[in-house]
Amino acid sequence: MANKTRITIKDVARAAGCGVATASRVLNKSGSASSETRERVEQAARDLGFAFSATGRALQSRKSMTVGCLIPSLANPVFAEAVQGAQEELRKEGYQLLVASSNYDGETDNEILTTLLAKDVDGLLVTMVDPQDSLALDMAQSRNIPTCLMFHDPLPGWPSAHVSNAEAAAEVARRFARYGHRRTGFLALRFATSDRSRNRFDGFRAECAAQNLPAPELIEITETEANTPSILAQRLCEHPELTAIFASNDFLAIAVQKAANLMGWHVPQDLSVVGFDGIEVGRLLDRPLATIETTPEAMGRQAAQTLLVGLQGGEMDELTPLPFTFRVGATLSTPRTKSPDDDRGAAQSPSVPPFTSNVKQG
Amino acid sequence: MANKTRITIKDVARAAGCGVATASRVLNKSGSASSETRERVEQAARDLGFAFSATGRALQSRKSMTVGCLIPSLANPVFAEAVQGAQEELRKEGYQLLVASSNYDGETDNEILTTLLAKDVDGLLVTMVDPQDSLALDMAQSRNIPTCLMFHDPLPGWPSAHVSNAEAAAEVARRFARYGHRRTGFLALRFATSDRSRNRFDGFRAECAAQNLPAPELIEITETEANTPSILAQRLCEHPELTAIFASNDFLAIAVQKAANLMGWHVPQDLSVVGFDGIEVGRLLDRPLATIETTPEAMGRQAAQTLLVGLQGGEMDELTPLPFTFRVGATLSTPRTKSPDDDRGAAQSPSVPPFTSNVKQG
DNA sequence: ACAGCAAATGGAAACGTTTCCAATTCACGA
DNA sequence: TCGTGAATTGGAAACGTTTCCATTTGCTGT
Repeated sequence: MANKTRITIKDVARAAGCGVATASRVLNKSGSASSETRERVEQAARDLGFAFSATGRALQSRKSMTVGCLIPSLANPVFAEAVQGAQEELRKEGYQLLVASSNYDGETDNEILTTLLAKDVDGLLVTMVDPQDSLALDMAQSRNIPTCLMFHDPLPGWPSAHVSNAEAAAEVARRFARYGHRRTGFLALRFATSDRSRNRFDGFRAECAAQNLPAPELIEITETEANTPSILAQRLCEHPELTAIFASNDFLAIAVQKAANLMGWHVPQDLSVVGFDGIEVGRLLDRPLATIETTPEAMGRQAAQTLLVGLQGGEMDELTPLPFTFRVGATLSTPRTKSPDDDRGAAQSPSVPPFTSNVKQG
Repeated sequence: MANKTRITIKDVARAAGCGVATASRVLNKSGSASSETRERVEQAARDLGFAFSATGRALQSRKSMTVGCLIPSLANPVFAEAVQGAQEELRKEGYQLLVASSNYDGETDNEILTTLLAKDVDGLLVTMVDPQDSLALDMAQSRNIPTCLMFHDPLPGWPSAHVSNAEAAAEVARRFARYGHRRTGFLALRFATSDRSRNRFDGFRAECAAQNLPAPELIEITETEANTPSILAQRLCEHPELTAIFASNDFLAIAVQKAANLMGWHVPQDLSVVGFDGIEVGRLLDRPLATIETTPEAMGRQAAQTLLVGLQGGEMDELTPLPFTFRVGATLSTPRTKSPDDDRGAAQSPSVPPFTSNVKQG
């Protein structure tokens, strides 16, 4: 019934009564060919429904027109959006994206990279646990495969499309200080496997110091704790002195709100909360989340554009950090004064304009 | 500096002092080889840092160990999660995913499929605008490339991992009826390019009829309208008689809530709202969204598993629809009585247990 | 000591391209 | 009429594998 065998350029050549070289030239519009041969070949190709085999091409040209993309998980919209942006950008230039996710596991990261390299990808877009110490990534480098990181702060050797995690975190510290908070906490998930989270903490801590605040409390929690408000509430209770919490991502910040509700604490009067990423959801909450707003899709695009430069043989420069915005939500206010005053209205925000980072090199 | 040329099996063979055939056999543990040759080859491979070229392999074996995945957009978490699930499942069996998104454009769908086919993918996972009328998809079929749809209701010729859109929509109609709603609306985005949306409407309308409700009002809106609460509010005002709205996805349902708020309508007293998909966000809202809860990741997994059967030469049977759950949120209640009674408390829900579909073939 | 058989081995073809290069044809000016 | 250069053409090699097949080697049992 169905024609099971692939139609190759040989079939086209035979049908057109010419050599494969000629057929190839015609179909690629590369070399010269008489208009009649051209016509015959094109006709034959059409009749047979011929389509090039990218594999054969890749083998001969040593270009797969494929870019490998490694990320922690597509279930996190931040990464999914970045991939979406990158994919759109790359498709314009004819590249396809080979996507794989590691589930935040460093070993899997390397396995995946190895596989991608074996697949002869022309370039790599990477967010991983430990890019600084990955044999597979080194291998890519030694094979001269253009590689661009995403989300990571700049690392020697690779360009990275990113937001300056430390600067953004510092902005949060400044906001806290301006509102009069002193005892603050940093809530982290997967601290060990996320340099982003670590860099945010470092930037936050440094700026707390600069603002003469006490060092922030680092609260590391597990996935389970994050997903169970009652347990998270317990963890928070261990730090009754804190008046403001900076969560290393928005989901965590939302979890904090839920936990706080559970304990009857009012956000932001009893506890201010700020997130990171700026996912759309945060806006939709009845109490919109204050957060650092980033643009993952733009990040993906930027990474892809740089990579394209590399793919065309150009030099890939280090990237300017992307701008971020502090989204003023309703979860950050002045801390409740020591003497409880339940009758006062909602804490009034001092008038502070939203802050956008200058787009300057970090 | 860096070794620029690829290390091939020939290099290994030369280093080990044997023929490439032998090297291939050793490295693949296929044929027989004396233990010393084996040792020499393995040593050489290690020393040289040899890795197979998947391209060479693909060409010779006519298996690319690659699956093409076409979806509307990764920016929609529903699709992103499905891809994530599929990717994990396929990786277990050594397959990689070539991912591309069409931005809900039918023409792009076909272009992408054509490219994927040229890349010699071994299988296809597809969600597209119009699978019933796609030359590229027919081409895949005629080339005997195993293909599994995702999200689409069953279509002759292809298995599809899906939730029965009509049944789920019917459940919404029953809920509305049970609460005493009569004039209902169905809010659709991209109705023309989404058979899923159309099937939901059909199922909804059919069950409304079965429940002796007037036919639901179909309200189609554009992306812009959806994203601008004030405009959406205007559109809703055109239908003051409606007491309940079924939105074809959760984002739309949330948008309706915002628009309602803007007009001073109370949800659910003034307007009940039910969504579709069950994205996590809906739960986090202060007024949790009533919705049909689906499991996109499981859908992706199921699609991948079926595809794997096909890839191993098996017959891909039509798939059992995945179960869905009606999530009882806080956006569905009895309609406000005709005489406004602003003092009554929040409308009480009649006690209705959450409904889970029987997992039966639709 | 020899037939017979299994194990070990490597050459070569094939997969579908592109491209180098040599050969052929053609037109044009001298 | 002939030489010259340009246009056209196709054979063949190369890309990195796997696998068929034939050859060589080493044992076994008699």
